[in-house]
Amino acid sequence: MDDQQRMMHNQGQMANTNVLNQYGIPQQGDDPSDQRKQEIGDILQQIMTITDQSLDEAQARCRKHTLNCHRMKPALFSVLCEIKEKTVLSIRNSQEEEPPDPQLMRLDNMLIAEGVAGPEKGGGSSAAANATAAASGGQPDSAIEHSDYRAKLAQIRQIYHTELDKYEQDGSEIKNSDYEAKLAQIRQVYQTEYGKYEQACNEFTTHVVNLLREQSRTRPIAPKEIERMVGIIRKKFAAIEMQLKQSTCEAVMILRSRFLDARRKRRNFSKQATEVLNEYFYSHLSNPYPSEEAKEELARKCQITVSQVSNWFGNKRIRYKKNIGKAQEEANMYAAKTAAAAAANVGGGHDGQGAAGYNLGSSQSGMGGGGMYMNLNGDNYQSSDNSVNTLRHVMPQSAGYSNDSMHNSYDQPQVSQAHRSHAGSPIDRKPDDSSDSLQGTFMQSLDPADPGYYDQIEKNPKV
DNA sequence: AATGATGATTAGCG
DNA sequence: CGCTAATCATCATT
Repeated sequence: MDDQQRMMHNQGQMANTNVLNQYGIPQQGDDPSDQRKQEIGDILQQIMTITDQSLDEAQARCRKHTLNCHRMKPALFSVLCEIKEKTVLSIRNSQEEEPPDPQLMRLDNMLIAEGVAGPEKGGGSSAAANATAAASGGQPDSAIEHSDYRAKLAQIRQIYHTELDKYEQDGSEIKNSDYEAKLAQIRQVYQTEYGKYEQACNEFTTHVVNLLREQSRTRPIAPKEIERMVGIIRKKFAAIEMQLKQSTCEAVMILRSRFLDARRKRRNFSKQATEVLNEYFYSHLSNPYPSEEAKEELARKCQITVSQVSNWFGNKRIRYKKNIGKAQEEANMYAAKTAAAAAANVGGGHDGQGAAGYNLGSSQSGMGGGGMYMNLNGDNYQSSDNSVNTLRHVMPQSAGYSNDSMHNSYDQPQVSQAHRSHAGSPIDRKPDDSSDSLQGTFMQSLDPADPGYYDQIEKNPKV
């Protein structure tokens, strides 16, 4: 079997040499035309076997040399060049000057906008413009296969994904600096790869150009054809460039969306955390500015970050203050209602407890709207025993807090009283609060001396 | 879905 | 840098 195959193979090769015979062309005859045919047949045989011949370097050089020295060579060469020129030109005309790829342009724009490509503060410029510069001093023999580049791109993707995974591991806390670092990393990778890409492209081009120039001595290759070849190579490489840019864009987009997601997603703190924070806030109401250590402590207790604690206190302070006006309004409304109810149903006004509580707080604590707001707004806060205790600390004078008899009688006037009363009785004494001396700081804006204070009041025309 | 509560972000101040 | 005030985006409740 094996032998037979080989035989047949050999036969096939033989067939090449006898191809004419197979087509019934007589190999020999008296006819002069037969002789010509014989000659042609020989030539054809030579041509057909030429592909089977392997040339070693020396041989090739030798043949090239003899060819170059052939007397007919220049004439033949010019004719061939002419013919080729024509065909090349016709090809060229058909695919003239295509516009730059819009997709590539978009990618470029995005990369520049994201600061990945283009002029950059940190240097490492992406010598992109050099792409058009024809030959560089690269070594011609370091041709790089496209497949190599495919593999490299896969590698790049891998890197991105690893980075992004790492990024994701960071989980809840993603900082601006992280984002910038990652972006810088992407930029770095991109620019390195782009540099490599460019180098490879140039090297490959140079290699091909040199090869063609070399061959143009033995083969009819016009400069224009070389040019065209370069164009083709560029086009092929552009596909790779596109992939690189696309991957980079993708990576940036993912990074971006992750970052924004993390930034925007809001998670409520646990009830317990809110509890702890409120406790601290209300027990330091006179100076609700935790020190760095206190913040750390709170952060630990609440399982949140220090910056979250800071955010929380910032929000709390501002909202606490802000709500005083509203709280008053609401409390007054409520008070009015309660008063009406009380008037209608003397002695049975237990429903009005809430409102009564606010008013008591505001009028008796000497904290103006502050105390009032606390009761009104400290919803979750009120639910805890600790909080109530704290509250008492804040408003020690609300001994009447649970005194129903008082608010019924004071409901109406208390609103105005509240304003007056605290002017006379400078804010509470907190028995266990060492920070009372710092009173002014936070609550100052509630002081009648503060214009802001009156602003708040004025927002409440119903009194 | 409309609304309020709430954590995060931002500009601007000292 | 830490703070306030305004604002955004989402959660939670109705």
